[in-house]
Amino acid sequence: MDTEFLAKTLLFDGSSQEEIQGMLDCLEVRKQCFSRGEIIFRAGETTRFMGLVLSGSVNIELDDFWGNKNIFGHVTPGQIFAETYACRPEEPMQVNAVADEETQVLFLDMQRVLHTCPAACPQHNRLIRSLLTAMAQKNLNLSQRMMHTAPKTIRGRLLSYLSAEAARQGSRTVKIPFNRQQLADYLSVDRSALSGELGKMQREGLLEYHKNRFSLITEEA
Amino acid sequence: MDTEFLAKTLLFDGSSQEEIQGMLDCLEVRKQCFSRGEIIFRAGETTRFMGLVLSGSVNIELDDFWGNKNIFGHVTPGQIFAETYACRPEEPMQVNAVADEETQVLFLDMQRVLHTCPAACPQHNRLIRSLLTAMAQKNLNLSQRMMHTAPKTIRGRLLSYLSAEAARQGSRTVKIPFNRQQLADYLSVDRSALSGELGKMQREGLLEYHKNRFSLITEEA
DNA sequence: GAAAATATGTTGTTTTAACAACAAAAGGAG
DNA sequence: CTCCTTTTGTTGTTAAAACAACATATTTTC
Repeated sequence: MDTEFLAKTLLFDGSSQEEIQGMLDCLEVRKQCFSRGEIIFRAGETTRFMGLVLSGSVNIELDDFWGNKNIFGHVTPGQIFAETYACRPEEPMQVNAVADEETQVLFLDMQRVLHTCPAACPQHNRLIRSLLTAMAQKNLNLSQRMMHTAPKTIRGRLLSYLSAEAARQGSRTVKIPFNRQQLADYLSVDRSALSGELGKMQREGLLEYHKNRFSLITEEA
Repeated sequence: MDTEFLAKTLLFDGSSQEEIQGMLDCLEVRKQCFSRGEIIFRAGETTRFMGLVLSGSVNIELDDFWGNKNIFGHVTPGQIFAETYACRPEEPMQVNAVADEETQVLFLDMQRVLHTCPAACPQHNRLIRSLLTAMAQKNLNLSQRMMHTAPKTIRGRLLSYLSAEAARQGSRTVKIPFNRQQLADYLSVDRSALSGELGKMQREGLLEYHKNRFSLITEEA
């Protein structure tokens, strides 16, 4: 069941398909489908389970008292989510996990991940180490977003985000995984103000864009 | 060497002092002192080491292009820092770790933490699990700060932060670990504007404060 | 305890983003 | 293709924060 796909994920990297199948049995995983907009985990709940996206994608969202929606992350196939809360099953979740499209999720019980056959199977230790790496990466992503929301102006945030993306994708031209509203949420700004600032920056020759494709313009002498 | 203190930290929780001493030898830790303002890790560098604060405290700071300083975290004795980067030693650090006062730090080589005697010593697995829990907690802290910087107004951010602190400390009256500038940095706002808003809120009877001690006022019928 | 350094509060001005309401464009379904 | 839905862009108004410059208070140092 999905072992071929799982073997390519960071979490199970380095394990053979047989080993993975063995672990899946031992971990008693369960698979579930969600349609666009369906809530996978709801703020306020607690959970022992972490999710692994098999297909589709998941948004991590925060809704505040006043109904403003804030996107904290976008989880794509092979990536995990809610592992933080699964590690601290007494902490109520502060965010919602919502299917962004038709999505298949594999749920893993963190108690089993951490405590079953600790010495017996060597893959188990590898799994835990992968989890650690994944959490480190997630940490970096959170920090990154914080960096991008640190500037006080919309322009500053856009430049911070887009130049980081350009560096990461190794090109002046980047395709971003957000539409305008989502980008506004990610940067914690108003959508229409974001649109306005983008237009202004284009007129000033700082960048060009079409849909979700952006080109940063570097001034030549 | 410090085993009594370490036995009380989250990282070494559940291990006896003898076991800890054994691990310290096996991990080849090193101890170092820093004075207030000294940079422990500098943005742009990479590291295999994580830090554990033995005494004093450490601020995690981001300086942007324009010299604005942004405090991402405050690390107190028993807590660890830079473990994220130590887990991903190829990633250049995006932040500085700076001693906030006279500070003693224990450095642990993450390579050794993760890869030495994986099956041999049982404490090792416990250590890794503690690390995982610690990283989960850190993740929550990052998310928390994001929550507090999500509101668009200074007042909203203050209320978000202070009421969360009140809930955490279980009291209407909270003592916060920041001075005004640090609080402003944590909430990503201008210090003088923060001062102004605090004064206004006090005049409106929402809260009272003196120095870094704040009392939230709940309206009675 | 005086002097210097640091931290906090105050005020007025300028810049900027939020907000609201609408127009235009793009995308999908029948 | 046409209607309907969703997304994106535009404009003007209002509210708020940044910024700068300074006054006051508190802490540290000698």
